[in-house]
Amino acid sequence: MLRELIYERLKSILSEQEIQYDFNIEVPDEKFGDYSSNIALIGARYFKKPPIEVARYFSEKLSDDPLFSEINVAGPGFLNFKISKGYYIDILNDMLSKEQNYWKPEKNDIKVQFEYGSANPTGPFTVGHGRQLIIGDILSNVFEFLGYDVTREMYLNDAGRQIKLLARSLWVRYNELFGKSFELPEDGYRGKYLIEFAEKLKEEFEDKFLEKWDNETEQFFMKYAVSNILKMMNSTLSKLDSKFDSVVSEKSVIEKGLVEKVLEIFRNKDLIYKKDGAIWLKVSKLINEDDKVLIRSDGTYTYFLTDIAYHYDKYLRKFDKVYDIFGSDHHGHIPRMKASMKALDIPDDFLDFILHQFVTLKRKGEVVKMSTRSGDFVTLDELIDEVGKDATRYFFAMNDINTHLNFDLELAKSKTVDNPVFYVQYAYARINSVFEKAKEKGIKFKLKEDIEKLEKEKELNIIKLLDELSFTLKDTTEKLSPHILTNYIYGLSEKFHSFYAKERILDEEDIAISNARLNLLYAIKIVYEIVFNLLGITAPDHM
RNA sequence: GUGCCUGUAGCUCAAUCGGAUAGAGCACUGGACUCCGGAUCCAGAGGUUGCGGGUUCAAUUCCCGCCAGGCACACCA
Repeated sequence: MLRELIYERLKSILSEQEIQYDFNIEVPDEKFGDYSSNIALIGARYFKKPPIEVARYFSEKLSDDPLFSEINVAGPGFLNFKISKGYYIDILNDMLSKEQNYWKPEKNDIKVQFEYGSANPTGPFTVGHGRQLIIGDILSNVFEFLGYDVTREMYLNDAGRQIKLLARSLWVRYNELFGKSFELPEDGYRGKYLIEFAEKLKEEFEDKFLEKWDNETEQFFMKYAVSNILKMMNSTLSKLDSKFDSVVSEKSVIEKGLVEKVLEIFRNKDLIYKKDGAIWLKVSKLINEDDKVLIRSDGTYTYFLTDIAYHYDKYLRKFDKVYDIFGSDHHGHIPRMKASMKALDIPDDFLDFILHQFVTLKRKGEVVKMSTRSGDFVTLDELIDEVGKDATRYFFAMNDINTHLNFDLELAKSKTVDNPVFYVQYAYARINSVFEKAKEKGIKFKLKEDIEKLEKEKELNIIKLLDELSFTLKDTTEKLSPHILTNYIYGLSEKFHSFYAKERILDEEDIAISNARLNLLYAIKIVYEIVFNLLGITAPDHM
């Protein structure tokens, strides 16, 4: 990786001087060079000299280094590097030898868990869940690619009062089919899926539960509703090509006795008390927030309590790092969860949260209304059916998670250049078609041969960009946002299309240069396959 | 009222943990195939980075104060 090579060289000059500080290597505007560093700007105060002089010092020190074909000092004291052509050829050769492994570091032992898609199993996934699912899925893929031991996990809140409401709502719908009218609970569920479940129930059990509501019936309806909703959720997940390594239910957390355990720890630390018949956690003793109820006066557990127990379990499962991904509407949950972790003597950096902002669907510039209450909201399933898996995934991934996402349905469906998904997939299809054309023309592709013929600015630039994938992946794991990866692949596509338009790849008059460029295309193809795979979108040979 | 996120070209978005003249796409103007996929490419125009201060060699980025939008402030999850 070129960035590292440059970094190491600069670093060693610093240590010769017994000076230490942090500095950057970055890819600047092309006119400045291939890479640049701010080492002299930062270093001015350590060297006690003006930045330009410091920059000259580095530049002289490195003047004999074969890595660079040119080093110059510019602006207020930037150090700009041009990489020797020979290094680019070596790098390309290395990529062609190792293929995907070129970008894949050694496996490490760090156990990372991503929790996302967690929901009450009370209805189908919404569009909002979609963003979360895609963010979690892609980040998991990237961490895994970089050698982490990753667990993708979903938590199901199948024990709370929401499930009771769901059961009662279903029961009401069921009775309606017999012309018996009961009122839906005030916070009940109004989605049409419950009517469909009710119809199935009627077919299977006829009037067995008609006008009969007791504990046994409630249990049955809870189970029936949840299992059917899980079926719906799973079907959506498989349409999305999104898989979990593990699904943990709230019930199982309670059954494992973790709630008791957590309460015991809190009790021993004098962090709980009883008030108004409920059990409270002294959140105010830990952070600057109000105390919260753990056990309601009717004896049932709050979500807060079981979630603490669940996270305690994560700790016991020995994850090194846990990320919870959810919508920004849950951000209020964060400080008290952090506080609870502290109360359980779990290290501060064990748990982190990845919040994403909301999604708005737009059709022809108009906002598509989504409302959970009325039950006519657009489900994730409907979205996938309308725009396809690839567009769904790419669009959810392509914005910074901190910004509100405008999902343009028309754009997502369009098969034109405006649609970024098509743009990047088209580049891939085009590469394949060049290989096919080469065969037709009788130009034989010889792996790793003739690559020293590559010398054009655009060619070497692409090699650099391919090498940069390593940095992009690392950056994605640090910024915890998948849009860095979509931006990368979009940028590579631009570079490729531009190269394709400028330079003829297949030239029967010059077989060697044709083969050299086919090798370059082959490396590009590998990178597309890595990135498409991480994003979870298809790599089409033809479109 | 308090807390979190956002505000960048007409529109949708970038900007590599503070870097050089703030970049792409769409739309607009003008160009490029007898050809490897024109589903593409090249060029032009378009900006007081919401406003006002501060920090420093350097601020879209960090700090403070306003303004606007979104979200949250339950014995819901």
